[in-house]
Amino acid sequence: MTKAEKTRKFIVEKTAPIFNMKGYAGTSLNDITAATGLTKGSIYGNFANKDEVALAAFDYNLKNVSSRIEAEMNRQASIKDKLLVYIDIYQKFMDGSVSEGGCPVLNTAIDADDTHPELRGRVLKAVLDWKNKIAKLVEAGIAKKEINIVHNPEQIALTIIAMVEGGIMISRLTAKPAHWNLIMDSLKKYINSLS
Amino acid sequence: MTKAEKTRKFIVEKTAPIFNMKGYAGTSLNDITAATGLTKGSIYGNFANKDEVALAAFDYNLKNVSSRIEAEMNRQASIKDKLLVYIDIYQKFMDGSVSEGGCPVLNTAIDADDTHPELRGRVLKAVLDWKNKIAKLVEAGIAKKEINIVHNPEQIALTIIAMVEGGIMISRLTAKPAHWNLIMDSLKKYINSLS
DNA sequence: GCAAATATATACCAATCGGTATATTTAATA
DNA sequence: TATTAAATATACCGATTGGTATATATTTGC
Repeated sequence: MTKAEKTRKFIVEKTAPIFNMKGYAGTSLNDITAATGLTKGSIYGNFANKDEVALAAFDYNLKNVSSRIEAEMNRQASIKDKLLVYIDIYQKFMDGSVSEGGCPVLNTAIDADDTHPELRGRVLKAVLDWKNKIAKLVEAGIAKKEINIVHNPEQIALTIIAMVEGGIMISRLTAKPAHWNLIMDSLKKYINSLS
Repeated sequence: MTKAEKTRKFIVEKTAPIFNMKGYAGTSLNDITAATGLTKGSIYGNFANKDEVALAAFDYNLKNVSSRIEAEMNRQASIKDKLLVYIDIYQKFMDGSVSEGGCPVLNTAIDADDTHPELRGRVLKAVLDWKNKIAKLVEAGIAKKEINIVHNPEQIALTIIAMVEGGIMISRLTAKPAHWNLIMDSLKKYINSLS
């Protein structure tokens, strides 16, 4: 890894939580230089513009979350236990221990949907990939007779994502873990009802 | 209504959708003057600063949504039908016919939760009020034996809000009404299962 | 219709915005 | 270690940011 690659990575790691918290418009180049201790020259020597930093930061935040989910899912045997992984993982990064500022998918979707087409495109892909991943899990569950065939995999996927993201919005806002737990209890019941 | 009150109202009406779409940091005073056709002098003659406009815009957006919900709820007799109102109403303002840019509660919660304490406080109150409103409906439903007593009103309230807001995030991002319909179908089943 | 009060427009402010040309330093290579 | 290439810092750019003092219209009450 060359020096510039290291610096690029360093910039992304330091700014990713800022973009996640403040959003694209809310994050200034001054924020970026302050967080990294670097100067504008150094930032613009490694990135063409602010957009590129924001896009790289989103990719970093997304990978951070999805790689943890994938790792945890691989530890689970049954389809249902794999689906239940979202509940535990998101709880962990709700408290800031994984991704400061909440879920990057939710944050960036709201931040960019009416303002930043390129960023919006990345989140869109992330959500569709996520939906497809869950839908395939459900299909596998149906094949294994773990999940009843009457269920629509896409609907289940969308419902799980909606409950997780809606739950994150509420519990980050109210700062009440109990709220998260109640919503996730409903999600657990929903997943368990799929048999 | 004095001239200044009219102007104040006019400014709020014209800027509310912009704040809802672009967020607090993303909305500039230039946006405000452009949307209203007024000058800075006129804006600052009616508001102390940008914060006051943003707060008034949120209040306006919120009232816009909640008054429509209340009106529609009053038309429904059963508790379940009242709960189902959220599905239809939010569908209407998903397409922009009610509130441009999506749900102001969701948008402002994500926009302000790490950046703007005062705005955050308003959304927090809005979510807690919403939660309490649903919880009381559920309690009334239990009293009327329309809803089974085993259910936790607060949990039901939080679950409904999470599904609605998560559903809005997804379907506004993917721009697929089918996604909204699938999630809302899950919500209908959930509400109907409360008996 | 006239005066006082109110509301809006003009012109400006310092600070910050994203971005760049160039100088200087640091790292890679021979 | 000397030379070259790459990376970072400095100093600057015009434009825009939120905000204000003051002048000019426009209402309002008499």
